[in-house]
Amino acid sequence: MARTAGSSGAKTLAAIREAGLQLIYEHGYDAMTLRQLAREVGLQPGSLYNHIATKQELLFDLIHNHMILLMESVDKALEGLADPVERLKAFTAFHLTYHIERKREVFIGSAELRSLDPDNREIIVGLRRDYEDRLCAILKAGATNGAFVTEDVRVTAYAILAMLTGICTWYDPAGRIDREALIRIHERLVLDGVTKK
Amino acid sequence: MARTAGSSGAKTLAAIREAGLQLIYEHGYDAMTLRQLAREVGLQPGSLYNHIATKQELLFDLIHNHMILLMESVDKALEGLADPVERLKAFTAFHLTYHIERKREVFIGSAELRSLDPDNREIIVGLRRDYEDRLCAILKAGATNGAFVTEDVRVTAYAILAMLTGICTWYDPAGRIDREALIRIHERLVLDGVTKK
DNA sequence: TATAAAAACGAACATACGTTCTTTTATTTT
DNA sequence: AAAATAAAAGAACGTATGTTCGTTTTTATA
Repeated sequence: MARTAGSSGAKTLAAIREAGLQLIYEHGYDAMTLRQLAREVGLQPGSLYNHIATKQELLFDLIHNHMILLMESVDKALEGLADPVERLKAFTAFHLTYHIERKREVFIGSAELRSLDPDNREIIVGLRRDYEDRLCAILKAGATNGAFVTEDVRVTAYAILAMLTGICTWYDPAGRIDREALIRIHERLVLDGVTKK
Repeated sequence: MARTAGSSGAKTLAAIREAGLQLIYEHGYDAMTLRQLAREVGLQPGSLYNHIATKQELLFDLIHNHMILLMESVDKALEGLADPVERLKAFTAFHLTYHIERKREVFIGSAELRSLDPDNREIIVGLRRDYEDRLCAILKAGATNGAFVTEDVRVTAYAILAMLTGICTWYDPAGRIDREALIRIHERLVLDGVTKK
């Protein structure tokens, strides 16, 4: 056998990306085998190399695509909003929604940072920094504004991001909590904590 | 050569545990090689098996020890406190302190859950559940008490835990923020959010 | 329609892995 | 002091890994 009928480069690459995403999400980059990946896609291991250069490049590709989309999406979500409180609410809702919808990409983007080659890692870390800066800017504007109190903007931003990102490790869309409730709960926590006012 | 002068089982096992902790923290369980580990300890790979049964058992051992210590410590930290607000403050301070001091154990305890064999994983997941329940109980008492407002106790607990645990991925004890400031900032965030009162 | 390129197979490579086993030396027990 | 045990070395085993290469067949180009 050789080239199979109906095979096309674009379709196969998309299938490799999807299967790679799922396998890395489930087992981790190191634990995922190219033979596993090939089997999932319906190829021989060697045939993967008609579409990817190396295993490492596939990982970087997945994470990089995700980061680019994340940045485009957050900017779109904040567009046109001026008030820091409104912007913080919009950021919270966006972040949660994105992290629920792209659970696997988000998880890999954090957990597999250390599996990236130094050069690749640097690029991703830069993009992550850009994203953090969006939240820092909102908090800073709110502090200037008098709406927020933040002893340290960066620490607060990390704390909020950690809280919002945490959900993607356990949230089950088919579970007890619907998305609206989740957003409501987190908006309240970010703005007012647990204390009754 | 064979048995080296001054070698003792207890000391070598401790060295294996410490090196294993560090290597798994740095590279992950799958990426860590027993040859790497042996080199770090100053042994031949095969000699590791005088002290550990398998690589998997070493991982479980590290995580299990950590979880046992965590449970003992949290109960000690909350001992004698009755008021939910006081208990929540104490929990926050304890959790942060522990996660700063045992950064590596904590990280492995979460990140390498999936590297555990099913039986081992079940044991650890049970202990994690016990820990989460401590926070849930505090939130529930505060809700009954009228001190807290929580639409969903479990979701709120997860959100708080995610926030507090997040710091162990970036906190640098030698950095800009000292431990007291960190605790202060997080206590405020948990209780009151970012809004100025 | 002939030719070039793309996409697959199938076999193989060098290397690295977790683990086992035998042997040797040091320590502990009798 | 002799015997038993513990802790190490060193070699090896079977297996799995990422990747390369030559070949074959299908699709796209001229």
